[in-house]
Amino acid sequence: MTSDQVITVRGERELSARTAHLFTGVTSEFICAATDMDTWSHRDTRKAITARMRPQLTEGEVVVRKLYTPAALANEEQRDHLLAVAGMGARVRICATGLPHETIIIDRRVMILAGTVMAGDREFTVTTSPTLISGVLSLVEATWEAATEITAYLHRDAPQVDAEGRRILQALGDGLTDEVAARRLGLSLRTYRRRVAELMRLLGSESRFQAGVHAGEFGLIP
Amino acid sequence: MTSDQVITVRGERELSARTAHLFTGVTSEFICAATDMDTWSHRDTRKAITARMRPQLTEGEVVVRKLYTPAALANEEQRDHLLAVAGMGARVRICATGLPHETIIIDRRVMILAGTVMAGDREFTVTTSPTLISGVLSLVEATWEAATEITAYLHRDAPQVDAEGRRILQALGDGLTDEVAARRLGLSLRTYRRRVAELMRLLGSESRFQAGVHAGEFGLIP
DNA sequence: CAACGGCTGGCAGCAACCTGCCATTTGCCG
DNA sequence: CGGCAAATGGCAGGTTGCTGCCAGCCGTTG
Repeated sequence: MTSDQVITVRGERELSARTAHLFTGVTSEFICAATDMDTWSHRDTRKAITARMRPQLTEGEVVVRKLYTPAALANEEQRDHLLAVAGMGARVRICATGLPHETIIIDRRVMILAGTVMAGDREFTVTTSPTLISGVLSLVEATWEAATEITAYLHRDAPQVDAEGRRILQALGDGLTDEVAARRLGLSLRTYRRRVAELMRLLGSESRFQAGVHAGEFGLIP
Repeated sequence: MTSDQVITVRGERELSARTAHLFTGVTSEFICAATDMDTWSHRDTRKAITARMRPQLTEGEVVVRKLYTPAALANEEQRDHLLAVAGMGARVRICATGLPHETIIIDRRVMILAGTVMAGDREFTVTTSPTLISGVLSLVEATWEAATEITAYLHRDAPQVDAEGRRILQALGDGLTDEVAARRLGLSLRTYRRRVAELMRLLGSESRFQAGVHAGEFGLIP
């Protein structure tokens, strides 16, 4: 039995001071998973790091993987930054489910984990324990696999479907005929079919089967 | 800045010896994520732990969550064990993507992470660092959200679809009309529709829309 | 009020889909 | 070879889905 150290720091400032050298010293891999980019709220810091890593990134020396939740895309500035980073060769994915706390793994040798907020400051842990890192890494990998590429995520601009639209999709998903569905929803057959045609146009589908696939992909079928 | 300890042990035996008291002392929550149950390969140990936790589990005092990959279901004994545990009130989910290393979190106070194999023995880390635990916990939560309940996972006995069936589903997913699809696949219209009817019966669908949803759910649409 | 636009629902006609029936073909086995 | 079962494909008649057209209703606007 051996024991290893986990260093806990409080607040971004201290973290920044103690780990800056790690970020500039990346040699092969940089993995980052977080809900959004509030941690590195200082845009200038982000820019500086990005600029420093740029040459290695474009030449493929360093593999950069970033995993965020949709929250990171809500802020336009963050979204543009992510797209820019992706354009430079980093792999960026969006994880729709769950929201990992901030996790950073550098060269599979150092790991930084964000924890809870205490007395106004967030706590972070820094560790180099290989066992710990490989364990967390596999969890990150699992989440990574379930996430979707940012380009694909943005490409599928999920069509806006109102409550009635969702009821209609549900009726379709239940396998009801138009006549039954229309009656159940209190619509005339004509109007119901008009709605279905609109939904199909919205979903970009050319057949009902395809519409079913698309509706499922967009998570519109409960 | 503070520092916390991470204890590393080698091999299941040492782990077992040092952490047995933790398993018996669970008071509120027990989370376990792993690829399969090879770690606790000693069936007797498993049984003993299960038996000891049973009263608390059935009375809802302790929340037990278990997260595995489909590999755990391949072995019949393991599958039965999981179903039995689920029947006792534990929540068991299967994570199709990725394969987390073994992770155990007890009462959100102690965490055990499995690492790499070294000299024939697996390494495990044991820690009580709250920051570390909450960080890993959020990762587990994310994977948990993406996973499916074991009952649902087993219930959906994915229908067997051969290569031609998948080509037909693809044609349907591409929005082709029956006539075009049949010609493209070298089938008569009649036979093509026969195939579609078979597939719909196989998928348990009553309309083409519903069939599209189901096919998507089963991952039959590439 | 009148004119307008948007939404609705009925009708009709067409296109697509579904299926029972039967003749034919294919593959297999004795 | 003959016989059998399964699969195929054509046909016919049915249902369901799709949409253009038009008449009616309602709220807005001038």
